[in-house]
Amino acid sequence: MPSPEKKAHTPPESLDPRVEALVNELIGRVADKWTLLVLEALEDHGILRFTELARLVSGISQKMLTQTLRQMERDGLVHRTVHPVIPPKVEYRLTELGRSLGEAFCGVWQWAEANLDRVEKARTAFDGR
Amino acid sequence: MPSPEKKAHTPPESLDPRVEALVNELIGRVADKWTLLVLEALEDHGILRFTELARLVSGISQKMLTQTLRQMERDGLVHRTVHPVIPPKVEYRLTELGRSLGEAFCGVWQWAEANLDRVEKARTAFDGR
DNA sequence: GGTGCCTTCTTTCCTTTGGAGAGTATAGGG
DNA sequence: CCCTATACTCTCCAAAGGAAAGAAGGCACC
Repeated sequence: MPSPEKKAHTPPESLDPRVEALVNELIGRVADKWTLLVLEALEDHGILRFTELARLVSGISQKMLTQTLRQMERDGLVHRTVHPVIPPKVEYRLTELGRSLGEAFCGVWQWAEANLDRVEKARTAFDGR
Repeated sequence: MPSPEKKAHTPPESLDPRVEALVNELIGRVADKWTLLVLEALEDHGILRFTELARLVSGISQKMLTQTLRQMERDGLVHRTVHPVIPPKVEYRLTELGRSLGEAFCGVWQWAEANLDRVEKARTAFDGR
């Protein structure tokens, strides 16, 4: 890891290798399968409890859901509200930052919907060789 | 992969669950750390050879680079050109589909650049509790 | 002829990550 | 007194991923 020095402002192209490395690290963390699916679920439903999330994000294990939510909370993407009652009740919702990330990913979901058949055809053609 | 769930229910406000499942699967495959970084490298540099990609995508192992490129080629995102010379020369470039995916991810990169400091501040605040 | 080189994978071995399922704490209901 | 419901937490095992050596095969050098 390079030491985080402060340096001059860089144009939007961002040729600064340190910024690029940080962006790559952030991309690597945010472009996680489970993070995306949790983000999608919270975007669609607003406020969700732990078990509701576990049901919506089909295939996720409890361990990964906990871990993903902790990470997203640490990154400031989700807000966690604990109601001190028995049985425990915890609610998750996106922060403003999380919602903005969801909007940024909007184009990717649209791409996936629009190009599903093209990807499937490419796979069939590739496998048939 | 777990067995695909069948639901006869068709909510009017959302898509066909089969389409949604396929989109989720595609998202899960495309939203891979290495896929994104390879996509970024090819977007920025156009045509790249194997070793050039390995150098640009810092941290990737040869196995993962090969695997990621095969997968992207299978999905129709990358075109692979083999020049039958010695020593071997293989060039990789994005297909039109790959470029369109890169454009779809453009918003995510902009988000990452724009919100780097916000994420870092959120992490510091979270860790300092 | 033999040796080593060059490049793009491929294979082997080992560490890390992720999944399945049981365990934990707590209070109210039966 | 035990069962249930909830949000984790822990343990064990399988799968994914990283490091490094090997394969292939014409070519230059000795």
